[in-house]
Amino acid sequence: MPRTKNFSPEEALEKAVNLFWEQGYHATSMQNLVDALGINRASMYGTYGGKDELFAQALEAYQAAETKEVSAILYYYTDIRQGLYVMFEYFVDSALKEESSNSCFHVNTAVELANESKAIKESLEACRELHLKMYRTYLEFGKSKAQLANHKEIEGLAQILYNFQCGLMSASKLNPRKEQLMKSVSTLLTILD
Amino acid sequence: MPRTKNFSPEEALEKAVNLFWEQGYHATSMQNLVDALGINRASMYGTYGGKDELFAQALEAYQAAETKEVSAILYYYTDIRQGLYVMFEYFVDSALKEESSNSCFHVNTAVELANESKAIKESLEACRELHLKMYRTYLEFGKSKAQLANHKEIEGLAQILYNFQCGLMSASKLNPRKEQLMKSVSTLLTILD
DNA sequence: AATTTATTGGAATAGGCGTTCTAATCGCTT
DNA sequence: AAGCGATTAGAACGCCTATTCCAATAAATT
Repeated sequence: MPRTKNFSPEEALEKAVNLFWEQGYHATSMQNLVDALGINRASMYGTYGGKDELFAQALEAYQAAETKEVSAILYYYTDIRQGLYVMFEYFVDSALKEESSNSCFHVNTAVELANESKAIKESLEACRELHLKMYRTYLEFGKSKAQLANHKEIEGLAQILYNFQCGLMSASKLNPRKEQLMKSVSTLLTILD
Repeated sequence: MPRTKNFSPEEALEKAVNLFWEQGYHATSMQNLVDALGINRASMYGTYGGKDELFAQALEAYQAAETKEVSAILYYYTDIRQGLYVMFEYFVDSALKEESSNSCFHVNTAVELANESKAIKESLEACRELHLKMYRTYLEFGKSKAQLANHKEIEGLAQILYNFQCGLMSASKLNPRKEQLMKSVSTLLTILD
């Protein structure tokens, strides 16, 4: 009976992800979103709820996709140095899609909203935990394959990988040059030696 | 002849620094600033100009103070590992002044505004260059004192110090625990070995 | 083809924003 | 002591915000 939507909620959400990613929460108005998503204002409220709900869904979608991608990369490479290098390269490429860096939506949001919204903070924390878990598992795997000296502490290394990932993303805002960023990745990975 | 100000422009600016640092540019309204600085609205416009100018001055003041502090720390310690450790500890303490982390005003602003305001971006870039220069000089000093192997590349290490500093600050938003953050500092500094 | 019902476009609403303006206040100099 | 002039308090301005509402539209079932 009812009329059908003439837009894809998933595609529209992806556009919302890109806009929030580029501009942040506060700098993005509902009018911006109406223009960017190409759908009606009422359709937006009807499909996603208000601005907060839309943002939360956008963040969740981004984090899910990013985590999946990282996981796929790490599982693909059996050499952990290579795997981590390609993972960081993926982060860098993802940040530098445009000529100026958009950094990473997760990091941007942590900086902008972690102290402002409890709900958002929890979503970010869950994503961080997932990343740390992946890193721990991957490092453990590397240790079992004798790619990591036995005296190296997994936990400390996992933490540093996450911290460095955040650093790479935020620093890329002022230094959007892939070669330089990747060079610091190479240098960082010597902590595994 | 004229009536004198009955507030200290420097003290008021410091309050503006703290508010912008805590909340960011977009989330801070002029009304918030009027309340926080404890001075009249017209006095604010008269002394600092509009919101943009006030923010720019706040950022400049913060960056100048921070750079000075870091410089003092590095000059004080003749052992570069010790100097860098204390510097990172200063960053962490500065981020964790409240129970939840405010990160670093410089990093926060890079993430929030680098793509939005050319003037702000230039101020951030100048600060970044200054930090890189300090790191290069300090590492060079360490090399001259045989605290750093000759084959180590100064430039790559300097870049990684800045990138990691940004990472430490943004990651502290979701992990405001000093011991954990400092542990990853210790691990990072093994890249000097 | 008629009916139903969610979607759609766009106006309307209430409130907050940054900024400006108008008086009234008050400190310094002469 | 007189008066000049910047500082002050707070109202006022126009714009933009997020959200809601109201017809009008259009797709799927009967």
